[in-house]
Amino acid sequence: MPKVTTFYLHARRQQILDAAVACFARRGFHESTMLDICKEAELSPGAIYRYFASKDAIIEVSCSDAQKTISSLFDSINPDSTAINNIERLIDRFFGALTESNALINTRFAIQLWAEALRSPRIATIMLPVISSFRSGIESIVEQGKQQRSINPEADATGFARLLQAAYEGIRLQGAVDPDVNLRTYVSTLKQVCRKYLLTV
Amino acid sequence: MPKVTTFYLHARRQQILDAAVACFARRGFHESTMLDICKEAELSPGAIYRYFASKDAIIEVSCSDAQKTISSLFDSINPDSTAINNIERLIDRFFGALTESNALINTRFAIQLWAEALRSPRIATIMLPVISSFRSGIESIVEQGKQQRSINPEADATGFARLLQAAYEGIRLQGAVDPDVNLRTYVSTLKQVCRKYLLTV
DNA sequence: TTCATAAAAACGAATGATCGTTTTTTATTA
DNA sequence: TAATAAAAAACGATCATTCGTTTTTATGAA
Repeated sequence: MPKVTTFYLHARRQQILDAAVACFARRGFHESTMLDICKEAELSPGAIYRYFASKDAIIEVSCSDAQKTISSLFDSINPDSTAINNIERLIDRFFGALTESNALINTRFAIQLWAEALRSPRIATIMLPVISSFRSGIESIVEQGKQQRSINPEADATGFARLLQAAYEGIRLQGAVDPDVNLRTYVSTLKQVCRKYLLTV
Repeated sequence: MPKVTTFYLHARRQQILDAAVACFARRGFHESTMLDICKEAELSPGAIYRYFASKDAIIEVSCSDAQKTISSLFDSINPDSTAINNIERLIDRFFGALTESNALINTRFAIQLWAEALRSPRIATIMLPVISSFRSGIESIVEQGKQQRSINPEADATGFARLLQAAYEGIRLQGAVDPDVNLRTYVSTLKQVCRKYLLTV
């Protein structure tokens, strides 16, 4: 197929990435072979190497894409709303993402990424800024709330941000390890915990 | 060395396991080679295969050992104490384990295990019971506290248990990803969050 | 106490399989 | 028909594991 549209090329590239993510989520990066990805993508090795220089390149790009998805969770916050509203909106987004159709693949993939970040500086470099900004995003919501007197002045913004992030990551882990559990059940408890900590009595 | 003491044999076996955990924590299971483990343990391949049938066997045993360590966190709880005291004791143990000398190796190893559990049913089988009992351990502390009227009757024991576990796992993750952060800073915030949720005003 | 011996522990080169990648060939369509 | 996308066989490197050999030492006879 010569002289194909750029749309065609883009679609094929995405097809490879989707297949790779499915394989990586299922078996991890280094237990998924290029042949696994080929079968999943219904393409040959030669074809895949026209779109990506190496397996590592596929891993890197799929990692970048996943980080973009996480960053987009913060699109929902509204600077004109109250802090507690924004926190709850964020929690709704968290759990919304966990109940999408491809949530299980995404969370399993995310866990493989955590492990990979520990041994690959390149992957760590992609992930660390997103992890940082996730935390500072929560932190600034709380700080803003304190300035607007809607949040308990004694609340520890940094500690709360770290704990909420930890909870989010831990909940993702639990959802991946035990896919049968209905994580939505815990939305209201998490919101309650946040309200009790952030709001004055 | 013929007819060596069982103590000698046990020490050698442990030496291999320690070396393996160090390698796995550093590079993951499938990027660590048997030769890596050999170098770390200062033994030859032939020697290691006298103690373990395969690389997978080493992974399984090291996983089991790590689960025992996690289970032991609950040794500190005292059924005669108040629920909130037991929760705080547990939190102290969590963070105590995170500041031990080999904490970084252990948390990095734990994250590799999470990833491995997603693709290996054998590893999942070892880990799932511990994950479950961790959660039910917290749950029964809260339930007991509710019966003794020291915990808010409206508190959701299951949801709280799941969130506290998520927080613990998320904090471990953050400690592994960013070893420079002093996790102890967040002990008091986590305790505060738990108190505010569990205690009546 | 000394030393020869046998049993076992460790070594390390060799093996066979697997996997990422390359290269050659075939197919497709502007 | 020329350009290029895809296929598929082949290559070279790596890795888990094996196996023949060497080293070590507990033991018991002298």
